[in-house]
Amino acid sequence: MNDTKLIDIASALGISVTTVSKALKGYTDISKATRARVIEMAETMNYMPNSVAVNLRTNETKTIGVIIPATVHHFFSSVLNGILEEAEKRGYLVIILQSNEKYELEKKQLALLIQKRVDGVLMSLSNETDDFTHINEAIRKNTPVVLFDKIAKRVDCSKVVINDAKAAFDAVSYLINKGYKKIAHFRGSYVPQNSIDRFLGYKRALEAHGIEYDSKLVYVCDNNTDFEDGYENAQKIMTENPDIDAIFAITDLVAIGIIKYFNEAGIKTPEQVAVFGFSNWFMSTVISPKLTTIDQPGFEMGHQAVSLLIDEIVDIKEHRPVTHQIIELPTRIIERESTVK
Amino acid sequence: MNDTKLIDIASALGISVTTVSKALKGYTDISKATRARVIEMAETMNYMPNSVAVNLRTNETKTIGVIIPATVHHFFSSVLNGILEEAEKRGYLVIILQSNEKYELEKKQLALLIQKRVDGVLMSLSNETDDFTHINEAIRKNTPVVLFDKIAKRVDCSKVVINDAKAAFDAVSYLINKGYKKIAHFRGSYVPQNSIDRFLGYKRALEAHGIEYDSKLVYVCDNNTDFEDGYENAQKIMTENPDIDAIFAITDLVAIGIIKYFNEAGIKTPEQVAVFGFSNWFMSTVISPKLTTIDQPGFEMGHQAVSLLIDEIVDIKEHRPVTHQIIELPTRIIERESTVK
DNA sequence: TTAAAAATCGAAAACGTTTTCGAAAAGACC
DNA sequence: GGTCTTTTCGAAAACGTTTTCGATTTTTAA
Repeated sequence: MNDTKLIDIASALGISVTTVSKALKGYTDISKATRARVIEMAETMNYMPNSVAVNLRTNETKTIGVIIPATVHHFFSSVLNGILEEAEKRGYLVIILQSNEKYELEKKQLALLIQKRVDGVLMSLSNETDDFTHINEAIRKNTPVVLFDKIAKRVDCSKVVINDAKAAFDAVSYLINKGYKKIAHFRGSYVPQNSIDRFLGYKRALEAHGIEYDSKLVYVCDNNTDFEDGYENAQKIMTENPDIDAIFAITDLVAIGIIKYFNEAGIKTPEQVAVFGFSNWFMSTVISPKLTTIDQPGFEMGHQAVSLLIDEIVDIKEHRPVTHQIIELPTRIIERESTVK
Repeated sequence: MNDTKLIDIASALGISVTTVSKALKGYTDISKATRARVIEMAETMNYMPNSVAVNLRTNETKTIGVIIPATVHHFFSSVLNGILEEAEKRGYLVIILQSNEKYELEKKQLALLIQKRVDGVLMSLSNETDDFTHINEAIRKNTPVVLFDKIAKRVDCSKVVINDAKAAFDAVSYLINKGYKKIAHFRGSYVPQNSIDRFLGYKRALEAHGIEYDSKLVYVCDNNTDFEDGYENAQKIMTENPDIDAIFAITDLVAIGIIKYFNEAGIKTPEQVAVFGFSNWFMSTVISPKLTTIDQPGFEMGHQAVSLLIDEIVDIKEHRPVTHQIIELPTRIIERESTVK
């Protein structure tokens, strides 16, 4: 009910709040004897410092904000786990916000976090975001920002990413080396960097192996909440380009939509058409055939992002020069049934 | 860089901070004229109140804490979405913590949230939790708590739940009515209320339909991170009790493990053994055959829980008597392929 | 013109800490 | 015993608001 405060301990002991505060914080100008008395009294009175008062005085909240573009399903769930674990380890709390892929909301939420005095923010950009002044503004105001996964190359801050272009290149090269010749790509929408990069990786892999790029073989799947998009485009491509023998999908979700349709339409995977996903979501082992995909280390990404952010927070606090790092996490191909005949 | 504060506006205008504060907050004892000047100056100086100072003065943080037992995968992901959406709508921020099904961690995290002065906390209990003094303590200290999904009946607070026993009863009754006769149950561990209730619903449904309960037909699946548990127990039951014709699983995850094994072992679902899940996770439509399950409205649960909590927070603030409510959300059977021959 | 009422503002306390700086007490040394 | 150093403590300011209450000015009423 009534929290005990420093002054309660002080008056119970007949000393000043200053002494109590110092004793609790281990200042050396308090005698062993009184320190012991203070600590004991704090224990018995069940003292817990009022964080808000501490925050005001010290000008730090030990809290970081996280802005995620999409629902916490799938990939972001892993990232969030990594974030929560590392933040807890380093003594920070985490405030989560979802921008639902809306630029305006993302902007508003970032402002809100700054107003709430979070010590730093982690963000993955919305699909709409192509103006970055809100982020630069935050950094200018001394609130460090670390971008992860869906980043903007033009913003000067630390980032943790995978090499989407390389991962896509590897995936498509794998398919080519397996003997697939007419490989389609189900890409994402046009703004997000990783959608662009994966497409570029696809294109370069074709060119690197002497296969001519055909824009008619790329379909856009910009709905990332269910697998309908993959399903419908699979149906479409099989009427428009029935002679393809593989599809490289931008996400596992899209890939699953494809396989769903193939299973229902009696199209054999991978015999007639192979399918390659991206992210290694949990459900990629649930579908039959199990999905070949790219492992995207979400948990590790969350870990690293928090680590980078907190390092920067303390650098700023101690007036050290901040250095921005870009961490590129390795991906690897997980070969399963959907591409091996 | 340097945030503008009340005093900056005040000295720019040659008035006192009191007047500035009042003008911005719409106090009526400030003239229209000065109020307009203040508001304009606040705009041009880009004033944003320091939340920490406000928190200290007003003794509220407009923040709620959420403790979730498991990783944010699957069901809790939906709940979290509901929580975030409703909290944002009502102007509250959300701090997320994961107890990883550990009682000690849950206890520590609750204490941390209280120390951070959150206005209230939402929690779903860990599997280990069978002592509730930490929760009662929080409530006694005037931090309202509302429990959701994994609750404790003995704690006096608002709750939002589904009727696990009834849902399980309905599920098993459905199977019986479909003509299944020897129905096994893959249950969860022994402590959590919903594990107990689902088991009870299973048992009562059998008895209500004149089928003798056989404890040999219930298997324990207490690993809820992957589907290995369901897989292995499916293997086991088919050697120990090969004549069963249906399994009611405590979660979709377990059910998927079962179906995985059946698919690999050539056991036809539902022809030889039907499978019934629980929760209606996303992947229940990914597996083949698609899983019959109970729809558990996670998003709605998050919504209601936040609503209840914030109502209680304002009741406490305005010194109204608080009334605890228990909201029971409806569930329904989602019939898919795994139970219809 | 004057007294009363209304409108407008500001000083100061408060929220609960942390930290600087000076003062008092104790110990060391001759 | 007197001086100097070290140890131990506390007063007070500060963090940036909100809000009470009184003071001053302006308006109204007679």
